Amino acid sequence: MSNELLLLGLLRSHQMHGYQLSEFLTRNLSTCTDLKKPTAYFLLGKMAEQGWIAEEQTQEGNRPPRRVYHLTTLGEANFQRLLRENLAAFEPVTMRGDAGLAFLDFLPPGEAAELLMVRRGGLAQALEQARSAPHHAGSLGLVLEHQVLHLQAELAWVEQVIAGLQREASTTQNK
Amino acid sequence: MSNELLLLGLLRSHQMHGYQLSEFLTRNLSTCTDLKKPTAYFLLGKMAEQGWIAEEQTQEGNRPPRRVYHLTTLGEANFQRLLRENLAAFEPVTMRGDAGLAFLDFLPPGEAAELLMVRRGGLAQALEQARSAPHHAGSLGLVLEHQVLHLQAELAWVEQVIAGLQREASTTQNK
DNA sequence: TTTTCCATGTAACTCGTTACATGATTTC
DNA sequence: GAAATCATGTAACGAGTTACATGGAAAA
Repeated sequence: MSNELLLLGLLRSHQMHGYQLSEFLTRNLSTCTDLKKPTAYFLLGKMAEQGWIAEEQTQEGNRPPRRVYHLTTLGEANFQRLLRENLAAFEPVTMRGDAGLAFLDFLPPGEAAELLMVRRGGLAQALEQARSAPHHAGSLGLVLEHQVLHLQAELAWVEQVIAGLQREASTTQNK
Repeated sequence: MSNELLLLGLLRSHQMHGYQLSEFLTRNLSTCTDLKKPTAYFLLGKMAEQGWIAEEQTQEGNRPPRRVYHLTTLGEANFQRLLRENLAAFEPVTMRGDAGLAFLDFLPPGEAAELLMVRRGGLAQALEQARSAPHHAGSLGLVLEHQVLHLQAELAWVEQVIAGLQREASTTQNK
């Protein structure tokens, strides 16, 4: 449902076509969703069928015609509902990356530390990217802020775990 | 793949049957995965077919026979591979809850604050639960520690957003 | 005695992905 | 002239869920 919410929310401000919506989501809201183009087209088709959004075909030159969507009254009502549902609910996040962490002590601490340093690299890069992302005004900016905060915390955490492993590795001398 | 890793990792310490594995995962590792019983059975069957694990049937009285699984050499090799892959990779987390945050300013600040206070309730409860969970030794404990840290950060973040909204609501006098 | 727990599994379904197909336009 | 971008979509597949079915044992 959060994918529908995102599409409706974006369409509420500016009418757009599928390609635009999909681009915008992967560019600026990849932290909330990772829906791909075919999924976006599918959802738009479904919501159009349900009467939540309406399309208007436009064409430029010989290019493929664009289906530009805008919210209907029904769509607006559903947007309001989905927004309230989403805000009130606490959706626990699933950390697939913690699966490995659970078995960290099956590896010699030195090697575990090295592997986590690779992870730290990816994490640092993601943080860098989030920090240098264009600032959006209003609540879109809030999402980015949240992401930066979260990545900072994650980075600090991984580094702490690495430090602990390195201490362990040096005391047991079996690096 | 992280589900396979979890199952293999647990089987590596103690041989278990599907029901046990599924229970353990939802009880103690719900933060890394939310796989359900049918999925667990399915994955176990698949891994058995691939020769990663082997089963031994046991029976107690008239109860349904248990399929108790243990790692094979091939399974051990794959566990090692999956563990290293998981530790080295940074898997970004998807925050479906941020979808609503992106459109926070479409709502009057007072109402937005109230909705988020409901969310805060669920969050606080989850934190409480994580804090009072039984302490597991070793790296299983690490996962729990991570979860507590994460939930604390989330709680602080939501409270900060709520505070901002309340300030806004009181200055614009349209609560 | 009714509910909960133990223990397994199947079938239908949902959501979303990847890969594929098309074709014009812009950029290098 | 080749590659990337714009713009749409279909088809096949995959992972995981929900609902259903079974039946004994333990607890309330």
